[in-house]
Amino acid sequence: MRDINTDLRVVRTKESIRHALVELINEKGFEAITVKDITTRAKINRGTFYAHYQDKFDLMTKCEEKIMLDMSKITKQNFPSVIAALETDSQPLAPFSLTVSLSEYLNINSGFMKAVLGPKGDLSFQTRLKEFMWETLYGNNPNAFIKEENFLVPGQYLASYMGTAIIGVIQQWLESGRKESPQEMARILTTITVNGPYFAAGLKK
Amino acid sequence: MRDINTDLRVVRTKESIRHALVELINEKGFEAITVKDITTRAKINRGTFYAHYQDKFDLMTKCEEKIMLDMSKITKQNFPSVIAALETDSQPLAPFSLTVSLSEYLNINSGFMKAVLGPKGDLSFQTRLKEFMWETLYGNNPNAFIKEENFLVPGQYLASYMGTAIIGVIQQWLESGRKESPQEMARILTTITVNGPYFAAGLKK
DNA sequence: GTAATACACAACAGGTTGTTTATTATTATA
DNA sequence: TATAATAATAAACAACCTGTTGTGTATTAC
Repeated sequence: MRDINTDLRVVRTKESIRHALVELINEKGFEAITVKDITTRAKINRGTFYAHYQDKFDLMTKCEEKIMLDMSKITKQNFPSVIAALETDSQPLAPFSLTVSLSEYLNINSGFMKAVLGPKGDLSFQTRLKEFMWETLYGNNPNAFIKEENFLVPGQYLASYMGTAIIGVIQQWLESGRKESPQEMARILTTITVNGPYFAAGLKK
Repeated sequence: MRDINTDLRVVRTKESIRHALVELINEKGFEAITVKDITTRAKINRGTFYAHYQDKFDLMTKCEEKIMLDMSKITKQNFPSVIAALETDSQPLAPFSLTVSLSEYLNINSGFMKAVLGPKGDLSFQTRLKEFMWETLYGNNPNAFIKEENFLVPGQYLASYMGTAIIGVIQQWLESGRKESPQEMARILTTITVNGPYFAAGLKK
């Protein structure tokens, strides 16, 4: 019995496929990429690609699933502190340590993240990530944004607002070359989302 | 001398092409659409398509340019009040009337807008629209978000935050069937972006 | 060392692309 | 309304990409 996932040939092949994918997305956008592009760049036979993935969408999905799984794991690692934050809740916000951890993860995987979140990236992934962000950072908190009747604004719009806004800030960070540290990004995300743009602009004390 | 833009055959053909495009984006997403799909759906010859557009990207770009041009016109129509708001400025915000006008425009063109802004839509358009939104609603105001030194958060992140957040709320509105009136959406957009999510959630007075 | 198997190579039919041709149908205009 | 202009059609074309398959070779795990 042999394990596909540890065979050095498979590992090497998949690595060069993923590497080629990221390069090509940054160059010409996911849409314009052909399987032939990928295999040429990865220096593998086209048939080999189809031995591992159904098509370029399958490849993309599997790469994205890995990212989402990693981020879920990070969230679960922070779960004790999330629970603590919820029970003593006054702030409808995920613990700062979680935001830092996620920022650090994005920083490490910035190659792929920049590609898929950039203007030539994958829209469906952004939609999924948006939902994940909302769920992770705000959705679990029963004391926060769930009391629909109190809302000045329908809850669905608040959720969309928060989700897309966070993605927007992350996109900008990745696009502009990650000049801020993950810790600083976590602070920016917290400041801007919790207090609103007026406060973040220094116009309100 | 005959005018291409008024020849009924041309008008009819282009209309059915655009109509087919919107339908197909909603069904299978822009990426999966072929020129053959479009021409079959529009019930025209494939050669006719290429007489008007280079490819599906060219078609998409021209449809999008029309939208952006319309929105620019609406903004310019509101320009007197924008100027007035800037000169007596205390709020880094476009006049409410402009937000209402833009919401109304989105409502009228909701077929196309829902398609291109939806999860199967066009990412590059969203990027451009985001920039347009920021420029239109906030970017022109010299008294607002431009004084970089005052920022608790770097200005570029504030801009990204506002731009993507607005798009996010609009997306949610289109996706969930436009239950709110354009006027109500304008109010929601104003409340949520100016005062921040805490206030909008009724958690801060 | 040896068996397992991932990979390369090559060929295949089927589909899309973008272009071009001759022909037909529709339109604008005098 | 007659007629000249021209948009749309049908059909064919090479070029390309797709997804699959079969054979032989090279690499790997055990």
